[in-house]
Amino acid sequence: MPNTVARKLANGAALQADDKERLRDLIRDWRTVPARTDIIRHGDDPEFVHAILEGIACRYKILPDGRRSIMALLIPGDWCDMHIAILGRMDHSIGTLTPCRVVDIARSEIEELLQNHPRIARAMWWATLVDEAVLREWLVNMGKRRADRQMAHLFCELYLRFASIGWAEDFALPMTQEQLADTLGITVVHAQRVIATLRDDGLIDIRDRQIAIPDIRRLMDFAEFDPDYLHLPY
Amino acid sequence: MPNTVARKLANGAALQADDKERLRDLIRDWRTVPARTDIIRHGDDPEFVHAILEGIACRYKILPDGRRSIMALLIPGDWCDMHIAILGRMDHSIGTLTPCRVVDIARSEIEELLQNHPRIARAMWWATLVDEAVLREWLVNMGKRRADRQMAHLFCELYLRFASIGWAEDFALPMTQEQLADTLGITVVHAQRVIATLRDDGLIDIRDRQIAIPDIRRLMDFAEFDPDYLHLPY
DNA sequence: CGTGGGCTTGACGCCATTCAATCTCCGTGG
DNA sequence: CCACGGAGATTGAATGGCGTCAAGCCCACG
Repeated sequence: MPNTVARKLANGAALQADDKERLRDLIRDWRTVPARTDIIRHGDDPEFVHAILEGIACRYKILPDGRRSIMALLIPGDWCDMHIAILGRMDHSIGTLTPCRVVDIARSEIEELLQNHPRIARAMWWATLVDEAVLREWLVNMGKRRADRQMAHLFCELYLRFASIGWAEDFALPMTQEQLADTLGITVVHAQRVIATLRDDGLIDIRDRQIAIPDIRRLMDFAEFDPDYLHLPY
Repeated sequence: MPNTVARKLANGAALQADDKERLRDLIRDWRTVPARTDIIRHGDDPEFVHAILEGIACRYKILPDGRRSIMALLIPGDWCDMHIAILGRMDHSIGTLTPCRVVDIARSEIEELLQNHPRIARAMWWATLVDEAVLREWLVNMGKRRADRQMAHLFCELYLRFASIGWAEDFALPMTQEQLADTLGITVVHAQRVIATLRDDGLIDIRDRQIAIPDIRRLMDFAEFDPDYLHLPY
């Protein structure tokens, strides 16, 4: 799906034909990255900007005691470090959870893009602001909801995000329970218990790291999910 | 402190004399807002952009059951909704916690500013990206640390943020325990117990909604606080 | 002087952690 | 071909952090 990036950005700003063509040009070269591999590390001041074309990656930090905290999930069409030049250095790491296809784009090329394609630039900022909105919702989720609702809420969000790039049918979420636990801030053991109850209640259908949602409405009700914060265009 | 805004932004980009003058012009008119009053509400598409000159405000959401979740604290020099035009509508509310001095700036004026003053525009984006970094750290804090460390971590952050705008001596944090509890995602009762232990351990000196930190190093050690994520220029 | 908001304290219960053991599935090497 | 080992999933029991409920205290304010 080479046009996933354009499709995602088109959710945030009306892109025109030449914008999409420019984006297609930009991501002509990609590489594959195995699962559980860092793309950028905490402290880096990377010379390339990265985007995910396929697979799932995450932003994470490692605490002094070795525990990992996942602060964002990156799916196809997402940018890893678009505006890192403004901050100067990474304050977290980005690593793959599953095998991924990734593009590396030189900073100079990005700067040219942002300067000469205002609609693309605006869409890039839109994506960054949506990332921030997602972070705020995760904070609410973690602070106020119990683990079962929290897990359901995450599944709803990811389902809609995959749908928004036209990948609704490919939604399977091949993450381990440990990765889910690190995302929600709970232990693996508890994550497993929560998943078991969601499965027993028929809210999700999950096995072998493949999830299916039989009734998204029901899951959204259970999670008190309001898609407002994703700022999708409908 | 009329130059607080410039001082904060100068942490993110080298501002020159005319930039600072332009900023001073911009915030010539301000108004006072009482405590516990909304500045912008969820769903708004505001025609003014707001900044805090004095006092403490917060970003928050209200859950279906009426509980409040505070997702960010805004202190003097912080912008409330700088780039809201790109997202189109507020996905959360912003309200004062204490009495505040606030400036309202017309969107058109902001757009002129961002177009004609690239260094200011860059600094504005820097501030937005730092907000995002703070959100990430709060997520880690909430997910992985116990309430006492979490509270200490928040105090460290706020102390440094006040110091970074030259207000270290004015740091007092006149928030109620309920407001702190909503920020950390814990109950008022537990917040009170945690504050009591921190006070008993001599880590903070707090009474009548006035906090003092006798030994910031000790508090930072206790909280495992690493100021990296604030992207301060030293 | 009464009232309400915020702070404080105690008892009890639950959600989630911790520790530990078992099971399944795979890939690898003998 | 099968033994072995490691990763991930699953389950049980005990512990503890935090929430819930409830009552009492302090103090500013009308």
